[in-house]
Amino acid sequence: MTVMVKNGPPSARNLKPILLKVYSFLYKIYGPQRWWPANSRFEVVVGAILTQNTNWSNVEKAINNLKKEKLLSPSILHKINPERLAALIRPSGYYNMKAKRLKNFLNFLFSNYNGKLSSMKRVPIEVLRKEVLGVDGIGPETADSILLYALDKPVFVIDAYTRRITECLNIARQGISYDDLQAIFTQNLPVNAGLFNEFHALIVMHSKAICKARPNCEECIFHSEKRKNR
DNA sequence: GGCCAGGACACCA
DNA sequence: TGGTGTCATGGC
Repeated sequence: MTVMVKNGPPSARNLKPILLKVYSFLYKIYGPQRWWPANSRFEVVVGAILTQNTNWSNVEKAINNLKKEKLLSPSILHKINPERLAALIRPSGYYNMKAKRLKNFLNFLFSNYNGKLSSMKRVPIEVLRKEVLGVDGIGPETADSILLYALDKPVFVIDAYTRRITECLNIARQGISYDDLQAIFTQNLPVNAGLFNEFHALIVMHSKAICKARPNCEECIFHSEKRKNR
């Protein structure tokens, strides 16, 4: 793989060939990911909120608790008392706060969409994103995860993994804002939910599997490129 | 026992 | 606008 990344402000650089090359390379290595790891749109939403600043394995434990109790549905969680919800999602950490955030989203869902996620799909992306961001406890990453993975909207998710790999490859500077980094992807790639879905999933896959964002990690498949670009 | 993991928000200067 | 503290569990 040959990736020529030059220094300079991201906005002034044509990053389309680099991003496409990184994508096709990751796809070749790891294959289709078919994300998100969930069995329903609502499970995606719950996972997106519970995974805030937390290891995914802890989120799985919390979701399994909800499944075991047969509570993983909007109508049931909408009615459940917050203390019980907090106790069930305890393994995901920050459980009191996350119980409130789940409740906040459910209140929004029932107030505006009759509790149906499928109804949200009809709303234009800009309107929907603004609405979801208006829910207390739903920030840009959580909102975009919900839009992309639960509602099939073409928004690129920026998370810790995305930041690491773009900084690692000198595609974006350290500390770049969420919106600016997101713009790098959306302005340099075809606007396509399937592509955004796979690309972000592949970034996470790669980061978990090998890279771990260590600039000197000899195991990283981008190791030679990183040296070249310094 | 310390560090880290797929954030978001309030508060302050 | 940017920095800092808070929220918390579980694996290594």
